[in-house]
Amino acid sequence: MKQKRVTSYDVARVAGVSQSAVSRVFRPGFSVSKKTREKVIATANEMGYRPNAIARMLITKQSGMVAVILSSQANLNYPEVLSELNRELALHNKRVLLFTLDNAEELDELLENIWTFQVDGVIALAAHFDSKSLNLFAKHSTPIVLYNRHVPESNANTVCCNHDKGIKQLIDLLHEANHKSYLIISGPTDSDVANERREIAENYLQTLGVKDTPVIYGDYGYKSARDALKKWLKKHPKPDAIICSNDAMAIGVIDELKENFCIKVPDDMSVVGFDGINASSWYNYQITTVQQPMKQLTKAAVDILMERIENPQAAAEVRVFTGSLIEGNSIKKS
Amino acid sequence: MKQKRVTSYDVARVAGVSQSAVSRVFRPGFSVSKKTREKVIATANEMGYRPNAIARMLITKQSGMVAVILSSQANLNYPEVLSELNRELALHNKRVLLFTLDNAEELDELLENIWTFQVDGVIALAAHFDSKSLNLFAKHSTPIVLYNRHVPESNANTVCCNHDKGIKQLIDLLHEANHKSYLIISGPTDSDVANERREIAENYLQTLGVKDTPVIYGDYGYKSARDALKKWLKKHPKPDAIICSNDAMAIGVIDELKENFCIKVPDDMSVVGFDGINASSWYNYQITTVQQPMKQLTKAAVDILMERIENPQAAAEVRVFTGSLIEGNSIKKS
DNA sequence: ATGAAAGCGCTAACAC
DNA sequence: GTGTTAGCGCTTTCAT
Repeated sequence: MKQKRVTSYDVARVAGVSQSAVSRVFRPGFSVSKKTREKVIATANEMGYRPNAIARMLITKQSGMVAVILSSQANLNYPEVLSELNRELALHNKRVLLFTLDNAEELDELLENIWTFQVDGVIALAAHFDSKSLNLFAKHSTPIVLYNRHVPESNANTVCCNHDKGIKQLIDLLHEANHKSYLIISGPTDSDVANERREIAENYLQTLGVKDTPVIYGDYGYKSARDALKKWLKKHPKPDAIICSNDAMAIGVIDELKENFCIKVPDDMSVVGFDGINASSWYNYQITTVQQPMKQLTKAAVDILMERIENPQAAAEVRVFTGSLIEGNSIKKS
Repeated sequence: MKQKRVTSYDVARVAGVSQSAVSRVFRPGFSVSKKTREKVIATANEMGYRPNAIARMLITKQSGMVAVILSSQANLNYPEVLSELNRELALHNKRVLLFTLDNAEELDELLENIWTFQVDGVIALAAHFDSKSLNLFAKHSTPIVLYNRHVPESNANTVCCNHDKGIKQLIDLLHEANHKSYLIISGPTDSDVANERREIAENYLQTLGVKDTPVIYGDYGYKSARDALKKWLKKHPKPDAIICSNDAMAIGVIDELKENFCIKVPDDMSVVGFDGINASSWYNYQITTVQQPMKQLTKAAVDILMERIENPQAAAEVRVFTGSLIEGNSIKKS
């Protein structure tokens, strides 16, 4: 049987008070006499009454929900990010409404959905945002914070890991160990982060006098790195070191070298990764990598978002955090 | 500047039609004349109008949102599950409202939140549900589907992987390979799934004539398994085979054996896992395990939930799916 | 096919 | 401190 929901009017009637009395009891910081409060709470519990958030949203024009946009990609790389965001947002009394975005065509539909749900703000971990889409957020006065995405020609709120510093640290280690020839395994070309990491590596190698470092591409996944590397090594000489856009691919590289080319890391070749995922420190890999300061990033993202919800006209803010270098055992000693 | 949201009245006024005409245009399956529809759509686009889902929810009493309850644990083990659930639910026009539940004390607050948000249904991947909590869902007439949790003394909608069959298959392989002494590394005792897997293994070993198999405990994580195993092996003889409650711990076991005890898997000892996570097939591990039929599970969970939303008084349903045995290379040949 | 009017369950402003 | 009233932006009858 579909029982009708209990409303504040029902409670008011039974408790013998007005509806607004009930409403006040359930809102923090409103003054109600002890007697009324107790009576209301008692009858509410008895009747199983809970305030209807939907009705509240309609009138306060605050949904209490924040959209988090993931690509399934991003989710795979950092499952903890979502938990952390959820935790931080809960501290500010916000709920996470989840959206995924895997290819650019879905973007319009996604945005429609976001406007429709009247979310208080958006945190975007997915790839496909251009400055045109970002303008729409401004137009709909919906605050948005980008997580590890840099969108050129737009001044959006952003938190990100300092890829530049991290990658240079890694390359410095390789360079100091007297490596001469390099191979870069980059993430997919439609990922901003992958492109950024690749470009930093290319340019910095050039600065150090290493010219024309070849680049091959994977999809950030274990298998894609193995396949790309296998294909490459069949036709090209082996490099001294392989720079991978993320740890998952670095692990794939180490396994591929070991299984199909009898090359041991770090004895015969060096490999570096990026991200600092759990598996990077497993005994068989011990990758030298840069760990993203995930908790700082998530906290900053939420903090900025909350500020913008409070104060929408404030100027955009970018917070950059430096990752921590983890010296594993994947670089050959010179 | 905080611009006011455009409402259906605004559009109606500009387009020179009634508010209900606008409403009808934005609802599927309502008959509007072509002329009216075009006029409304045009002015709506021009004005940046989107229907307000909150107002719609209030009157239709359908929020279009489904709560998904995760533990951070579950999220780490199966990051894909959430993406899949989200995808499947989106096909039914439902959005995911995310909740996390890590310890039992948070349950009450969580439930308050769920009632408040008037979600259409709930999918629970987290551990701490007892039959008392489940009754609350019935009382609030909120359909709930449990994912891989069996709650005794309650007939809740459930989808789960056939742990029984899977674990017996794994143990059969070990037994046929002439292993005599076993060690079980179980997940935490407050996890239903961990307890179930442990009991199945204990009982089945007994059936096969293997008595008093010792059990040690981890938290499903890599490090916890290493620590527990190290402590155990210092004081006890080494078993022929180690049965792990999940792949992450199996990986930890393999690494611990290799690094600190010079025991190679599968040459010197056998290890089996459960879940079929990506890393279980990496070259250094190649664990013999059972892969959970994740896509089937998520689809079934969503299907059942949608049926219950349509038809709340239908009887509870349990769908059990058999995982697929993956024969890796972690069992010593006899 | 279209419009007028009622009302979903709450909050907010006001009077007492 | 408490009750009254007027909406929030829609959907849903019910006339026309």
